Amino acid sequence: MVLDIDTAALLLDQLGNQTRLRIVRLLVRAGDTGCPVGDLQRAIDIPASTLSHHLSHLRSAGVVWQERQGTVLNCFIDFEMISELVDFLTAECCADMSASKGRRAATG
Amino acid sequence: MVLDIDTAALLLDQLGNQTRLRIVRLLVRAGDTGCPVGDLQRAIDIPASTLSHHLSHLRSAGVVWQERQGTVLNCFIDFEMISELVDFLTAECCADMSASKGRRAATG
DNA sequence: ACTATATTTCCATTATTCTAGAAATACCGT
DNA sequence: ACGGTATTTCTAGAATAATGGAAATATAGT
Repeated sequence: MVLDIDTAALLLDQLGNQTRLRIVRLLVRAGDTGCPVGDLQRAIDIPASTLSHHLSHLRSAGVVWQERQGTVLNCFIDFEMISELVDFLTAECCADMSASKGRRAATG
Repeated sequence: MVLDIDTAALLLDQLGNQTRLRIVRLLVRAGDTGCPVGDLQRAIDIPASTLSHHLSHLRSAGVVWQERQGTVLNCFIDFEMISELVDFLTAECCADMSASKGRRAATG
């Protein structure tokens, strides 16, 4: 499945913020283990409320989900979502290309 | 080459706007032929000045470049840039993964 | 119930981005 | 030089996003 353009724009917009992209990177590296909000906060060093807002954006964009584990809220990346964004960009970049224009058929 | 995180954030931010993403899509489809600003304007149906601002953003993000052809300004996508963004996202998503965690090694 | 830790929600402020009319600039043909 | 089309820059208002302190909520242990 490839995202429609508006969903892609929303996702790109959410990722297009230094703080949020850092969060995402940390979560990607945390993998299936996930990462507690508090750890993110210490790693990124921003106020809890600010972080919470960013996480909420990422959650509503569907790229992050959370699971409470006792007193701690564990955060996870939705790899599928990132992958779909890659698919969108790839489709935009290469699909029409190879058919009609022929530039950049293979990655240089 | 893979973008550094701040450059990636900048690029994602620029693409994360419905209007700009539409511009990008049109330019991708235009390929090496390019597309005049005026054609973009008619296709997207927004005021010229607004379009010009968006183009200027895309230009400074390095994803669009222009070439005057007589009275018309022709716009082109820098496919390399899109490709590098894809590489960034892929690296973020999969590189560390396959090594340490093992989820999503292959695209589902 | 009380305390401690974790996180969010509420709220207000500041900062950034979007939008677009009007004026300016660029190029071409005559 | 002038007139026409193409596009940008100037300018400013409106909309949206980011930020963070304080209060509220959630969970766990005692």
